[in-house]
Amino acid sequence: MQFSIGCEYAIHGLLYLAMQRPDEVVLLTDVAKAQNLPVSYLAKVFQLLAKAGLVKSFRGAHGGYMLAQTPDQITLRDVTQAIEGTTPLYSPLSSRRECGLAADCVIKEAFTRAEKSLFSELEKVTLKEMMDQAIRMRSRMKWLQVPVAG
Amino acid sequence: MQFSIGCEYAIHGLLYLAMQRPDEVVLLTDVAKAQNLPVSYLAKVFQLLAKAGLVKSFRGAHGGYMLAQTPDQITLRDVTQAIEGTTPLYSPLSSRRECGLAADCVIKEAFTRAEKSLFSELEKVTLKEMMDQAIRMRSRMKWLQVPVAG
DNA sequence: ATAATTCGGATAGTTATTGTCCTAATATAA
DNA sequence: TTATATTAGGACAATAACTATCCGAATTAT
Repeated sequence: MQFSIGCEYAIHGLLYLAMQRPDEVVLLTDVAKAQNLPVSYLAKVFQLLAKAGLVKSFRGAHGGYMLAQTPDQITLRDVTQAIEGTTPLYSPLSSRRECGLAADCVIKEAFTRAEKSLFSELEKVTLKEMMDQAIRMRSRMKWLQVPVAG
Repeated sequence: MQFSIGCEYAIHGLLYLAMQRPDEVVLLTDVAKAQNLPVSYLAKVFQLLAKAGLVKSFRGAHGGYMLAQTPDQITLRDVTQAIEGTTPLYSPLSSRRECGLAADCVIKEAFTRAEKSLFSELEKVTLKEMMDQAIRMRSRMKWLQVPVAG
């Protein structure tokens, strides 16, 4: 039970966007190069982020991506949900197997509470906070040594 | 990001054990039959539960399984951890990919908090509570209509 | 001894994740 | 209008993880 590596790519990519000038449009290849991510898979990740409304995409020449919201509006929950979708942590009623307990299954209720608690923590963390913390420890972070406009 | 079906098998199996007379040793095949689970996979699940100290196993004739702790001592967290192990929800430092942020990675810290919150909720739910609730709604539950000794 | 059972390893089947590639759609610029 | 740059989306391949099965070894009761 782990968040997929796509989530990591997404967070790193979004952090990169957040470090740019606001309204600066960045090429996918630049994001991938700066963060050392496989560009073809990152493309899929960014499509999900765009669908979820976290980034704006621009096609054609001079196209690319920028944040669709300010960094303090984007939470870790938004990101994980954009990438992983909304499947519950525990879903005995899904296609996987018929649950004899029907809808009011006590087990499911317990997991639902746990899941809410998890998401509520992820909701507390914004891209801005992560970026600020990252800048503070920048000297230790090779991958964030990119030009940041002021 | 979902708990594996092995967790579901484990919970159902443990609930079945919890419904027996205390100290009653039950055959794996009986558990599987009663809960309609694939016995060969359930065997693996129960091996994990035994290693985690949630059930006691007895080999040989008249062997089988019983709970190693009272139902109010076994939490949902114990079960999921026994089956899924202790891999963190987010592990950029693992084998998957070198994380440029090193150990103090801010992202990882955020996920660690979230994970703790998740586990803390799962810890609140015991086998006994689930069993009691299940008994209350027993009429709706085909699979729990098994003899319970008093 | 024999029968009953779990243990552990090997392995196969299935599904999910990760990654690549190609074409279509779109936008800019000459 | 044409050429070029770029994302969108579908198809597909590779890899990894999960699920399931089987078999022989170890263990225990009779």
